[in-house]
Amino acid sequence: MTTDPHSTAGPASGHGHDHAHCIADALMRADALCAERGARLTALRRQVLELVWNSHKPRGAYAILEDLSQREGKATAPLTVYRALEFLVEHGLVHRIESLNAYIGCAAPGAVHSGQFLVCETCGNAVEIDDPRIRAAIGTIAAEHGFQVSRPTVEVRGTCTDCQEKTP
Amino acid sequence: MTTDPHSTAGPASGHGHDHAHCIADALMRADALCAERGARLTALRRQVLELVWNSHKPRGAYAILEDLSQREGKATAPLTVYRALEFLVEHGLVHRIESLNAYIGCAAPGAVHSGQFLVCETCGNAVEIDDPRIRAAIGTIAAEHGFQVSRPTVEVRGTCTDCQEKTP
DNA sequence: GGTCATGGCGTTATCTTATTACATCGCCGG
DNA sequence: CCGGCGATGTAATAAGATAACGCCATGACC
Ligand SMILES: [Zn+2]
Ligand SMILES: [Zn+2]
Ligand SMILES: [Zn+2]
Ligand SMILES: [Zn+2]
Repeated sequence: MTTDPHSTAGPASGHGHDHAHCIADALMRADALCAERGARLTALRRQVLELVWNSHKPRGAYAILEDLSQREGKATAPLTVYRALEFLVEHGLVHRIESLNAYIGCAAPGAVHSGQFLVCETCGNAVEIDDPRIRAAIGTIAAEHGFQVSRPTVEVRGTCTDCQEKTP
Repeated sequence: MTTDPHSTAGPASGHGHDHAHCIADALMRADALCAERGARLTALRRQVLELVWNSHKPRGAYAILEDLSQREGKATAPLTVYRALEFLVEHGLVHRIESLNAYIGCAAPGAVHSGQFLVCETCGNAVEIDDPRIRAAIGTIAAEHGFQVSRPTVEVRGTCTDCQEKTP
């Protein structure tokens, strides 16, 4: 749990990029988007969004809950986190990774997309992609079946480049 | 729960097809496949497979558990079902629908495929597809990212033809 | 400023889904 | 017969999610 290839807690985690910038950027875009839509990005919701963005790994609701409780200095109820997450998912700021029961910050909030992910089984990082070919293929086959799509889920499990290099 | 567009319990459910045949066929193929591989399709596992095949809707582990308990006339532990499901999934006889935490019989056991589904949010039926274009698109984009795929998950939520007709 | 409706949040309890740890049983080769 | 191994039984518990109820802050409206 703590012996992770990439750190999971602090900022500046992962592949040497400036993760603080990721977070700040995500929060800024969230502020803008919510302002534009008249949605209320309350302190709590903003806090949860920030915690979700603390790494590029999908995080479980209860993990976020722990972080939140710690930061607030008092115990918080699961529902608090779930409500915040529901808001964030509804507004496209966060995606839910179904195969992990976990949540991750959206890489392109505001844009119309459905969330496609490459999830590394070794390090736990998840990269969001939005490939038009996959979207098109799904659209085509759905049409062939007379199926009306509302929410496509694409989650590809496997091994990321970094982790392949580490175990040759 | 009981007011379902298609019945969920008895055989001969759904779109007027001979579902008893679906079940018999699935069991036969499972027998053959396991014999071929030297895998032990025990009475319990076969029973669970049959219960999974009782409809074309994904079923939760605890729902299967209830069925099993009822059929056996005695209470069964969750673990019993989970172990059977684990075996069935490992051997490709059953798929897990991640977005529903539920299980469904594989339409083409033995064939190499990963499981792609059109899941109707209205009636609950799930149709397994295996579209080469989706597979290809996923393969391509994964390669572009240097990502080594182990298990792609594609679950498309939406509305099936039947349900669209019923609510125009 | 006062009033009211709305929506966000806190509290508690409960439900569903899944796993861990350990004991037992039955088959099969030696 | 016996040891080994895979399958099953039993009990307890972890992890994920929701339901029911009520208080309080915000902001529109008078
Ligand atoms: Zn996104
Ligand atoms: Zn990795
Ligand atoms: Zn299949
Ligand atoms: Zn339907």
